[in-house]
Amino acid sequence: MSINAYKPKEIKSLSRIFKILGEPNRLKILTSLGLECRPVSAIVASTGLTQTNVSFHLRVLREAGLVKAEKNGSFVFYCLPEPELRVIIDHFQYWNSSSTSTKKN
Amino acid sequence: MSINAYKPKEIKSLSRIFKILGEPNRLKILTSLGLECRPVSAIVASTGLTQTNVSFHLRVLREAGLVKAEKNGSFVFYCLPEPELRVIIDHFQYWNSSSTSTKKN
DNA sequence: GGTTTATATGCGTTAATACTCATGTGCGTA
DNA sequence: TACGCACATGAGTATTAACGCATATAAACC
Repeated sequence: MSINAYKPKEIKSLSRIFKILGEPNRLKILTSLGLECRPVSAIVASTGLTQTNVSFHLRVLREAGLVKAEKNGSFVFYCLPEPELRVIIDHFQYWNSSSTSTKKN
Repeated sequence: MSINAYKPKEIKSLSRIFKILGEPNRLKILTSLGLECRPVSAIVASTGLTQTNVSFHLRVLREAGLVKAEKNGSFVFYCLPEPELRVIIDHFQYWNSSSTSTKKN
């Protein structure tokens, strides 16, 4: 395994994504989504957050390209652009759940 | 691919890790480490951050179990506890670098 | 055209946190 | 014991960002 240093741009870009995922409600919203797009009201219902708050976070996710928005009449449907992100997050979660039990000092 | 919802505890625990990695200097410090432990002064030198700042971030990383500290005389050596975390971060970065070119609005 | 529904946004407040400066602690060495 | 080096930490400050409220926009329906 090679440990090669990250370039400043990579650090900046990658940390921006981690910061976005680091907000619990945002992660909740994102992980509640699949590839099938759902209207905001459904996200509000399933997360229990206020509409304002969901809209606020969806904007952040959208502007980062982490979710995709599709207008349909007066509805706006949100979903993951591609499954990859969710797969990686799942990997992270798997690592997290197994490493916490092996935690050292 | 199955999209199963995350439990509140998983969201909390996972977002905490993402938040930690979401700080650019912290990510910089973490990705500058390998499995071979290095003293704080070396981290300070390679990152260009102040000693106080590095210590501040190392504490956060250490308390989260993301880095391991080994005392040796008046030195404290820091390194990754296991290579897994770095591998996952690398996956993330790979996804990030390839998805930005394919970015949809 | 007016009303309801779905979502977005501007503003003000509050809480979290990254940072610096100064100082503390602990180990090694003269 | 006294001094120097490596690192940690407490206090204070400033920036950021999440949240709620009120309101705006925009589409659907009467």
